[in-house]
Amino acid sequence: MIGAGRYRTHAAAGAADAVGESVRVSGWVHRRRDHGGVIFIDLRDRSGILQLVFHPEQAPEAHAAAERLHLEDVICVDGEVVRRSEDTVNPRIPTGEVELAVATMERLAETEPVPFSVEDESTEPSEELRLTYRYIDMRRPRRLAALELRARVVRAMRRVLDDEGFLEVETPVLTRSTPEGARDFLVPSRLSQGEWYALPQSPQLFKQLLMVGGLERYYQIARCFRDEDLRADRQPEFTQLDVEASFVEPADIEDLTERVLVACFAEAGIEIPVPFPRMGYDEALRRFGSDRPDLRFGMEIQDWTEAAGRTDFAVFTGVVEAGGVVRGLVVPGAGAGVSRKDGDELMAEAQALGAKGLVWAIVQDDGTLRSPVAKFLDGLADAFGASPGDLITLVADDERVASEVLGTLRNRFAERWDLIPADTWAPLWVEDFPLVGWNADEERWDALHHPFTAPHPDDIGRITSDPGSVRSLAYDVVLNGLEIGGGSIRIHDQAVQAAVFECIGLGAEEAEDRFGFLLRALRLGAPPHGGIALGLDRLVMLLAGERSIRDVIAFPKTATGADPLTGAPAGVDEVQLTELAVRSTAPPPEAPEG
RNA sequence: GGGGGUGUAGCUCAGCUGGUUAGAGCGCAGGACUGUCAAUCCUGAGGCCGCGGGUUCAAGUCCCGUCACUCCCGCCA
Repeated sequence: MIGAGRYRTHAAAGAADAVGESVRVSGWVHRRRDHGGVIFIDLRDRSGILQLVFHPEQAPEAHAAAERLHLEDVICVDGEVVRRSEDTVNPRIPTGEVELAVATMERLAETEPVPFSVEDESTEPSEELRLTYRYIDMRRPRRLAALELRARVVRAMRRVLDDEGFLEVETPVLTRSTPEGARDFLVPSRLSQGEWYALPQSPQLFKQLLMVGGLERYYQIARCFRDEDLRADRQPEFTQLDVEASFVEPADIEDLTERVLVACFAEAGIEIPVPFPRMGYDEALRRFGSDRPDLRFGMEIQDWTEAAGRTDFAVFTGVVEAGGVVRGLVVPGAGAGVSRKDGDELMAEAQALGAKGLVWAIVQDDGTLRSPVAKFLDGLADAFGASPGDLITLVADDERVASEVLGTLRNRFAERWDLIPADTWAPLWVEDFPLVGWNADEERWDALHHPFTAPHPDDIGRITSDPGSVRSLAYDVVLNGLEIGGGSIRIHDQAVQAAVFECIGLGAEEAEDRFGFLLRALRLGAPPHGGIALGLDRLVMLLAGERSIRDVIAFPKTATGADPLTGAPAGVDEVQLTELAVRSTAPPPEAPEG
């Protein structure tokens, strides 16, 4: 083992297999139990915990030194691994049947009191403190386990892709700003003052160039950068498994991705069935109100438009006559205890989400409905298959709003009424996305993914006449309601590319100016190609059962993009700015307080 | 950019309708104890109640502002 010459013959956990042997182990003082005579130390290294025993008679020097040890001191000990007597076995730790009778001890590092306990995992220090002392935080088993899982997942990805003949290639981090999608992080150039590099939002353009370059199968564990506001599942820098292949169709990439994910899940001890279910974008929106539906639970959106149009309820008939829909959810068992006031709150919640209103009803034991507008809801419970005790909510609005609002409520209700089964994994492919979406603000069509996404060959004829109906060869992989990856087949035909540019109002000149280098390459023998990018952080977060991707990143940033450990971002020297010909217009920072 | 939550000892937290000397557990320091494993027992130190302003006889507590952290919307593949 590494370090064997000087510091260790065994890892702490490995000592359990060395009963009767003389060993040397090194690590941290995890816990100390000083009985005045005999002293017990729980020694911790990355492998686990091993109990050390210091006897005053057998090793007086080591015992005296052990009296002065602090928690988290770093020590190296020699001694014999002995089996514990039966009454002193500790079944709670893997090495609980043995202990190390210490002969000699060396203190390798004496520590100041640590800012929070490594050993006590019953309390969780504030996240800011954990980030400030991330190196203490990662001594805690849960944090360590997340990083170990992440490393295993990456190894599994590499294993699958290497075996399939994929080539790992690095693409530049200092690259060119292509103002599409997210805001770029910019880096001023010293050698060309006034000009800027941009950090890549993804290696998208480079991986297409690699396909033109004939590499055929590429992947990269790629760091990506986006200068947007943060969230629990969003960091300014994050990692993707980026994959691209030539001479492929969507099913090839989907099958490959499934093989990768199966291997990743296996690292977390989870078996997922393949193939994953496939669902069209329109169907996902209609049934679940989301293009990344959480399929761990049912509660599908149901339609009552036709019946609602026949009621005397003006709210419904008005919407139906205007071409809108009346749709709703049945929340099983949620009706108990819902008061008039709770109903009003549901209404307000739906309005905050953009709906005009919300109708609620509770199915009573006799099958009738309790609702402020019960008299208009004849037959609703039967139509929706609702049972006594269920809560029904209805939204009447145009189709897009109703779908969006119900989709959000569906997720919230499942959470609120605890309808999501634990330890369930629901992967899904969402396909047949529209190629473009209408940008109402700027009154033009926008590429829904990016402008190199290939249109569906069956729909390409409508790209001028009816762009909104054209599907793309794009696919997202969704897990438990989170998008963990997305990709597409790219355009390799220049006539198609020109048509798409025209559709989204990108003139030939402007396209040439922004993406000229890619377009030139695509004219020089580009094979049909496509790929996918998987969000590594989100995937590992889900597999590790964590609520934030910060928990699976070694040194993450806070919600304001700061790193409390290093103090980044921070001011720089005036000299540095002068060299870059950059001047800040920001007001001088206040002295920090609090 | 907008909305919600949090901020009290090194850490996790309690502190009621404003009231006199701000508490607990863990950690830390000193002591006792020879088989514990969250060891136990005794003693002790440790507080700009995030920061600034205001109301009040009186503010950890109420009001305004501000900063930090956090969740969400906007934004973001």
